[in-house]
Amino acid sequence: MSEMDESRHWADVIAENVAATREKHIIATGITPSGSIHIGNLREVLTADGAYRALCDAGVDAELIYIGDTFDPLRKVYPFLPDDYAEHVGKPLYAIPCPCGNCANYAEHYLMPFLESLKELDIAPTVYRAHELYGNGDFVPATMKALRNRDKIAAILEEVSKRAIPADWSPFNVLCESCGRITTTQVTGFDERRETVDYTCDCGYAGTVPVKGNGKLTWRVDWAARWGILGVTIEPFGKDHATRGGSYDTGTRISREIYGYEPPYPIIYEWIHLKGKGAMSSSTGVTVTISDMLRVMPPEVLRYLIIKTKPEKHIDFDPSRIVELIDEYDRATGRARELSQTETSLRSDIPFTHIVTALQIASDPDGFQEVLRRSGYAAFDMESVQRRMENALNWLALYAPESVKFEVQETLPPVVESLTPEQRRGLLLLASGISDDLTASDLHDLVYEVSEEVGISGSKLFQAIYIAILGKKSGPRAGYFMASLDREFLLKRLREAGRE
RNA sequence: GGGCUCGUAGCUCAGUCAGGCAGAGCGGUGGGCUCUUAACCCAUUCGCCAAGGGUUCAAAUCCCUUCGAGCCCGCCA
Repeated sequence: MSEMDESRHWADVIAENVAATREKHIIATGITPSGSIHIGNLREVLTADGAYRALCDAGVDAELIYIGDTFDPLRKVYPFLPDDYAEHVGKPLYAIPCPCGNCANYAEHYLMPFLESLKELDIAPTVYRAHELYGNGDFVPATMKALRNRDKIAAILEEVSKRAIPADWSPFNVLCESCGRITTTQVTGFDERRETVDYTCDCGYAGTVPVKGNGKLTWRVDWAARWGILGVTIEPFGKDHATRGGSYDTGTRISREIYGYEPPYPIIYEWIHLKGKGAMSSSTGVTVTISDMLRVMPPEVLRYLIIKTKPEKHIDFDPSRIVELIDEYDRATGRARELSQTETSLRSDIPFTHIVTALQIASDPDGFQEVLRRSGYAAFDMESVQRRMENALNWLALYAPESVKFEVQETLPPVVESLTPEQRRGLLLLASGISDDLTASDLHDLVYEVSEEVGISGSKLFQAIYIAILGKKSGPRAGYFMASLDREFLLKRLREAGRE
């Protein structure tokens, strides 16, 4: 890459800031799988992956990890859930049945498609599930320490977050053996030697259970404990955690003062907004999932969308402008593009815009290839074209603005009535001038010649052509457009429209 | 109320940490053998750097104030 005063990519800046501080870096990400994991969530993972790759490129030993917060409770019956999920509110996500009935549990239902998408995006973190970490006993020492230091932690929380901590507060939430909820229990005591806790539950149950696997630390304590347990040195998180007195502030103090561990280097990132719909949120259902996006753009472009923007800038994402995004990616040469590559990244021989056009002319896959050939693309890599063709099809169906859509009319459109005699003469003349050996640009030239001959402006004749073929006044570049149509059809249509 | 981020060309944004002639891409415009119409190539245009003040030889950049936008502070990234 050329250096000079070319500005460095944010990921490289992070790598540089952090490289010398430790031998090895562990970059952590974590998402609660309480609903569809959307491209807003993807920003967390992709921000981490950007930093990870930058570190690797700088020759630093690094590892990317992802923790699925499967032990978190279901907070409420989200709008996308059936009403009978009310009975599961308060239970940990791994212990709730899957909404579709085909997955191991509720958490997996949302986690699996997400992890699949990560593969496509060429992000390969070590994956942990919180309930397994707790089940393995990995959190036991940290939990015992938290229970012993309950008062000290409570004081930190009160001081930093300015919240009043209730007298019966405990850093540990027990999973009730009777009702299966984790939000309704109170810790009443603990046994240091046996590593057990005593608890009561709102359901009326009371008991004693081993710390191991039977509950989890509350969020703010859990986060700090996790840093030390997994050796986290870098972590991106949303700005909600970054607010003064927020969980990063309390986590920092708890990590240093209770666990004796230096908190990770923070990467604070902004939200992704869906154009016209506001911030994305799994709980409200304003969501575009990652797999939704991968249907309309290649993975490397989705990476590019997020990686090109500095984490602290918010992204306005407009699905109707994906063509521009893909074009931008194709042209890009800088570090952002480099960091966006995936294993399966394919060079594109044909501009996406043209694929969108060709696709609307052709009626089937064979016809599509024929159209490409007719419009002058003799040799192209079918695999890359194939993939983009699928993207384009989905995009046209789901997000494309009306202005780029058109349909070659099977029969003569009624609007040809509006054509002037000169326009009609032009069309007839055009038809008689078209021979088999004309290329796309010859055709384009011909339009201008004809327009002069009949004494109308080029634009009038172009409009006549579009009206005759598409039934509307504008369309794709006329010469190339006409060249890509079946020649016989084109001639027949021009003559029909040119007739009285 | 407390706090965070952002405001630079018509659009999307670099550049601000470490002050040194305002940048890129897209769009627009003009060309590409008489050719504005969603491919492609070349060239080119575009600015009260949100506003006001301060520091400085020098400010988009540092400091203060104001305005505007978005957001966070009850486990939504």
